[in-house]
Amino acid sequence: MPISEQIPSLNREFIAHFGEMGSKWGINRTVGQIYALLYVPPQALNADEIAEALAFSRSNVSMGLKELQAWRLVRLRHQSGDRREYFEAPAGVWEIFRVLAEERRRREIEPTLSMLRTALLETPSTDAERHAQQRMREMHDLIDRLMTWFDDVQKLAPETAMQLMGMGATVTKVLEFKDRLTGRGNKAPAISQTRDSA
Amino acid sequence: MPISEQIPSLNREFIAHFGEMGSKWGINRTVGQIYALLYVPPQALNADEIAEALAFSRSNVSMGLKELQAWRLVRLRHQSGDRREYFEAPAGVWEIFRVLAEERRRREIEPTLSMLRTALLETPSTDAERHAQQRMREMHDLIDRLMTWFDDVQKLAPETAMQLMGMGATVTKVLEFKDRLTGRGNKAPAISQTRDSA
DNA sequence: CTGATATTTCAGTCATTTCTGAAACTTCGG
DNA sequence: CCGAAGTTTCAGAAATGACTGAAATATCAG
Repeated sequence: MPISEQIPSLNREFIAHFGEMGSKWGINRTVGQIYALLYVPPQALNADEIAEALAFSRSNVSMGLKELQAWRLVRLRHQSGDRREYFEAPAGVWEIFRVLAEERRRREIEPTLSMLRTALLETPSTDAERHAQQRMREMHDLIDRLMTWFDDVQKLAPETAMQLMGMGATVTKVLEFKDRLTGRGNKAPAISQTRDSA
Repeated sequence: MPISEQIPSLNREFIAHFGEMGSKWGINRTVGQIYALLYVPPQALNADEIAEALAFSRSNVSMGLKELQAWRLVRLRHQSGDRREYFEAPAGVWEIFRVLAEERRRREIEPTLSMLRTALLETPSTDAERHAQQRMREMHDLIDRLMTWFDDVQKLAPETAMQLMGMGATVTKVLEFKDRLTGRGNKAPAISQTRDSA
């Protein structure tokens, strides 16, 4: 039985959506649909099954899988007694989120951060340049902070992270409490100063 | 004096980078460069100045600005005694981050969340469908949690939010403490050490 | 209202990206 | 080493997206 006939309409909707969103997500339609196809079912699929199910050329599927592997969103798995390669999407949604965030960071953020660092090494000669550098420093520092913070969260176990999320605004209360204890008002425009001496 | 001659090489680098990253960020090159041009300097620029500085056609600039306004990343400002429209990028980086995250959420996440919600309303008839729905529910729940959490953080004042970031892993300690109090066991693999005490 | 200035729209051109089929390559049992 | 099964590469076709100039529209001083 062709695999395409096994796909419930529920999944078709899901797959179509991922295709349409693809461009907004920075991946292409094909890649989005392949991922959606792999995400749902428990078993791994081989490239031919994917090509058939989505009516893509075999080569297109090959490229798509390669990209998904580069994003670490699909995993290669060999089935005993079968020479073909089977692909599956890791099951844990937190893990998926973590990987996705990591990759996006590497591709979309690090280059900018590094460009900014380079720009900040220049010695400004005019007022305009001094101002420009200040603006760039503000951008750099925010991104850097966000990344450092994200590193921390990323290291947490899924359950802990979820719990942290669940606390939501509660954390604010802790902050307020701490402020009252230590007497440090939070009037400091934290952004303009460096975080640590390292 | 043409504005293009006023642009320091420092900024040229910055602008070029935003152009190159544009595609990865889901905006186009032109839009990226216009934003970069506006981000740095303290004064607002008008459309002709932008067109001249970046050597784009006037109409292209018009479209780019329209898109940046749709993203709420530039603000329109009228200069007294001048009929032309001047544009500037808001200065506060936390505010920029907030707006960016909000817009991305609206465009890239909400549609998916809503598709998932619809899928979860269906009544599954086969085992495969039941499993599919379970997978979709996992995805939905994670995204939903992340969004709720982000809402909470978003409401914080910039300084408070930055402070929260600065705490980084320290928050984990709070969690552990809470667990001990409430007796809910959780073997959080604690981060080796907190970064700072602020 | 009129003309001068400023901005937007849009149809067509140009550039980039995606997708395909054919060929090249790889792997492995015999 | 051979050949069959599987996978990847690649040049060009098809589709999509970006950019331009010209024309249309809007705004405002006089």
